[in-house]
Amino acid sequence: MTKNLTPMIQSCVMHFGEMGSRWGINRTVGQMYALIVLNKEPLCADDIAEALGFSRSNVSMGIKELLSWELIKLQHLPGERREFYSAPGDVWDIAKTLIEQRRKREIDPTLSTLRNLLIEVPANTEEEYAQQRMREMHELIEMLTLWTSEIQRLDSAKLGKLLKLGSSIGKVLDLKDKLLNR
Amino acid sequence: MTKNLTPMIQSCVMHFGEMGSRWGINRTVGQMYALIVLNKEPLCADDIAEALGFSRSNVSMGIKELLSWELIKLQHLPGERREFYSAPGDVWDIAKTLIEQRRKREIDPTLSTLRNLLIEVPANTEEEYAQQRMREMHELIEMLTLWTSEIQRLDSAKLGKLLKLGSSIGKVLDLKDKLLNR
DNA sequence: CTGTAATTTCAGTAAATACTGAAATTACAG
DNA sequence: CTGTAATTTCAGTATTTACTGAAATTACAG
Repeated sequence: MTKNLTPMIQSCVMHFGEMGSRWGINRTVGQMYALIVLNKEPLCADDIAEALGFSRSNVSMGIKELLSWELIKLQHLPGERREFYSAPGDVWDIAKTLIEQRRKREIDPTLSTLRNLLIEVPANTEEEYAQQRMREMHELIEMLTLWTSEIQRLDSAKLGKLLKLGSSIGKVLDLKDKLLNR
Repeated sequence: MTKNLTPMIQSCVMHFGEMGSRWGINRTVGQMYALIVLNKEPLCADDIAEALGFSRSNVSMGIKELLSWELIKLQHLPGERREFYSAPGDVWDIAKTLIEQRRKREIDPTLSTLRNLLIEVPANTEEEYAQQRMREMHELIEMLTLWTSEIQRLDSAKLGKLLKLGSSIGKVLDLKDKLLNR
């Protein structure tokens, strides 16, 4: 059973579990991650199992998944035999990892599938039309990916400045528009 | 569409079904949408059921979902009693709708949850730390949303120009950097 | 090595989600 | 209206996905 979680942290953990499950991430893994992120000190598997009331083996599988996404890192605490896990201290690093992993797992295979279908010779008018849409999709995804990768290059400090820009952020893009309209 | 799917279209439909299911969208709904997008002419429910081998009722539910996401629109064809459905002709319109709907369904509730937790008074050091992370998350999400909404304002034509910019797209952001470093 | 604590694996089960067919409802031509 | 085609609903079932406990494996202190 859940032990030791304050209502505040509980709420946040539950919310991210819920959101995770809408994004193809197992609810319990989402909860585990929120817990780790919200905790200053690294947690061990038993801490997580106890705090969330999951079986030890479920936690083990969740950790394995989070490690495979590179969202947490393993560390050993002095004088502790057990393994501890923690999330990056900077939320922007977390977001960048998420974006990067999603790209590798979903975007790249999609682009590859589309490319393979685009080199085929259309057999009829319908395939010609379908290919045209695929071409547009491919271009769009490629472009959005390019943009995203540029933004990912920003470090937290730069991002902080951007943040301060606030609602005037549109100006950056207006500027770009001017660039485009030359 | 009373005939079978060509391998090309079949592959694309299957791929997007697969991808959809990774993004919290039911596989069959993903397939249905790919089919509609790739087809020049609007399709009726029976077309879809036949092309994909789903039950008529499953198609009905899928259509309901796609309509609720505003990803397809209903239309009547002259001399046809049945209802037909089609996707926007412009893939960027589709992407914008997806982004917008995701924002409404997931981002906004998340921001709201975070805000509610942030106005609470932290009960101890741990909650203080947790709130700090929540604050950072809130700021980051808000900023990314702002950026996204600016980009969403672009129409297809502008996007086309951006596309032509290709890999030199980084320059737009370099420019922004200069702006920030003043 | 040996013994024990920590972790992982995995077969079985529980839970959630998706899908179907039959029945109900709605839409509309005559 | 009436009859029929089209669509939706929904209870039941199938499928997929998640979770657990027991057993196996690994890690390491002594």
